[in-house]
Amino acid sequence: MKEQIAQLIDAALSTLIANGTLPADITPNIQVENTRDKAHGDFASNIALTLAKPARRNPRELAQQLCDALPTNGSIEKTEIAGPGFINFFVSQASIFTVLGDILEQGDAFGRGQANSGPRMQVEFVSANPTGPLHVGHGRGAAYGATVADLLEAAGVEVEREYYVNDAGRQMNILAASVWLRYLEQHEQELTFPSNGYQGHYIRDIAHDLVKDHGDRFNRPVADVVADIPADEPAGGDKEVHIDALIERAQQLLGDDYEMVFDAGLNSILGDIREDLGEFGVNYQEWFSERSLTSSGDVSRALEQLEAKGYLYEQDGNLWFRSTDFGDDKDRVVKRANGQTTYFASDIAYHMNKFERGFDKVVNIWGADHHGYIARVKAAIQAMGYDPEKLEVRLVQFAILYRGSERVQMSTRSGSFVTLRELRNEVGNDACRFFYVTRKADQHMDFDLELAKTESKDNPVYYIQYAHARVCSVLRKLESEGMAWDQAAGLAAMERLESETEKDLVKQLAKYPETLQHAALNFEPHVLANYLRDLAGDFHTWYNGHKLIIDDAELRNARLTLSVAVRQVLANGLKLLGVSAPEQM
RNA sequence: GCGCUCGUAGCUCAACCGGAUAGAGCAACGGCCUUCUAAGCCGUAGGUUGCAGGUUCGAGUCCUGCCGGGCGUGCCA
Repeated sequence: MKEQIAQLIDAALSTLIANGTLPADITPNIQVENTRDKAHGDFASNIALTLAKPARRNPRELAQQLCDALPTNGSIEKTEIAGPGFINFFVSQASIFTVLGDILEQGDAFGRGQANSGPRMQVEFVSANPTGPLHVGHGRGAAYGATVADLLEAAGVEVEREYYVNDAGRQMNILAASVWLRYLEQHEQELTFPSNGYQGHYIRDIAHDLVKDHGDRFNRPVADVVADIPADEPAGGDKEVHIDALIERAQQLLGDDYEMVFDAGLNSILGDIREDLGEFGVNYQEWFSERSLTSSGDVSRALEQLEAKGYLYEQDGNLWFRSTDFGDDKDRVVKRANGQTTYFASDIAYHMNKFERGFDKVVNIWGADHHGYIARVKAAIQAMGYDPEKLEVRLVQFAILYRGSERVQMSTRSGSFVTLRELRNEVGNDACRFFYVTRKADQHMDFDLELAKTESKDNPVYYIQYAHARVCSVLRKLESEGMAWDQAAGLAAMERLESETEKDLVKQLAKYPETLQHAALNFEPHVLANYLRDLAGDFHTWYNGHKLIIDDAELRNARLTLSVAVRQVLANGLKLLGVSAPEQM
């Protein structure tokens, strides 16, 4: 409908240009909006206001001329000039209601664009270090990323979902050392666990499995392990130096077996993360290994590329990337004096790799604490000759958990963080998925556990699901009364739906496709969440004032048709949010 | 200090590319079940959009300054 009106305006503009009322060199940007106030009709355009200045005309007068020049169209009942020069369009009942037929005909596909008709995009999200279970902060990134990816796909974009596995680097070595030390404890060796090691109980579980699968293969005398290791922090030393020495010792004593211990930790935790996400309805096409960037030579190749273009220089023995040439605050080290490449070097290689895979757009969903990295990564992309605009970085703020009005304290140091799995078990996947995306991602959010758990109207998830279940319930009731819903008869009797609430409801349904598009292209799932809440509200309002199972067959079928259309759109929307649409509650 | 970001009803948040009288929910108060699920509906009340300027037909939205919160600012990962 919006499209149609825009075309009518375009035609009117051409007419006015042809007869000399408007200059030929204007570049109109035709906007048609949903009206906020019913008194303003169904749709409105501000075209006369935006053209008033370049056309050097009074906006209301111009609006009138545009109206006069509008081609006649059966769907438009009347137009009005209002306010400073808006053109309001009043659409006929019949053409508003045609959307019901579209919904029922298209079913699950209603609102979706043509599959893979758009660009190819990659969405990378969560990508938490595999050093422990996911916590509630990762949960928001997971829900947000999964929904953004699903929305894009629904909008016709070809989407690849990817998890970047940080399976290299010091943190992973600390993990391996932690596993190994717990393993030694399983062999009844007494040792003091490093303060900077991973304290979680899951480390013991991994060590236990290691004993089960490999017996004492990795066992070494503790005396050899701790010999000449610098003191830990509680003993007056430096915890970083202490743990690094332990890692080095583990590598010495285990030789080639070190990698087995390392992989045992990595695979166990990664397996847990996959399972966790899978249960949360979050799935990936690709789990991309950071280590593979080194073995494939991408890291050295990326650095060579930058070198060849003259963006690298040596200073103090380190190799620097001149990112300041591309707007970064300071230059960055890519290779240390000891020959080790930095994490940033891997990032450069990773993004080079992404762009070489030919995506039209690369979307990174990062925790908000990473926002300082955007400039340097974009700088690297640009330096390698790619368009930095093709990288879209979306930041997700952390969620603060509340139990009622009480804040749930979390700290990684004390190990008292709430895991995503615990949250899902307590609150349920549906409420989790919904709550996480109901607020703008770059906004801090308060996640109230008590509210998410309540099964009442206070909880928007149940409110929406209940609307869906209500329609199902009516259809069951209908059947038990020995009646059936006749879709064709319903569609043929649309003119019987004459109340204002019915029209509101249908107009809300008609907004679904554009809402979906908007939510997808702007990476804003909350728009869809809010839309569904509004739709459910409109439905409940209508339902409360209108009986569906009535003797008047024509009216009954018309109302049932509307109900089923609402159910369809609710189901489509909930599916995209990863929330179930129950048939009864 | 510098950079990014946010500031909207008592609370949690919306507001489509700059549009008309800034909207929901919760909390508060008052109503509605012999009727398809009351997990619902209706109504009342609640605002100088942090402050001060600027841009224009029009600003919560764009620009400048200030105030306040968050994050970043490692040869860490």
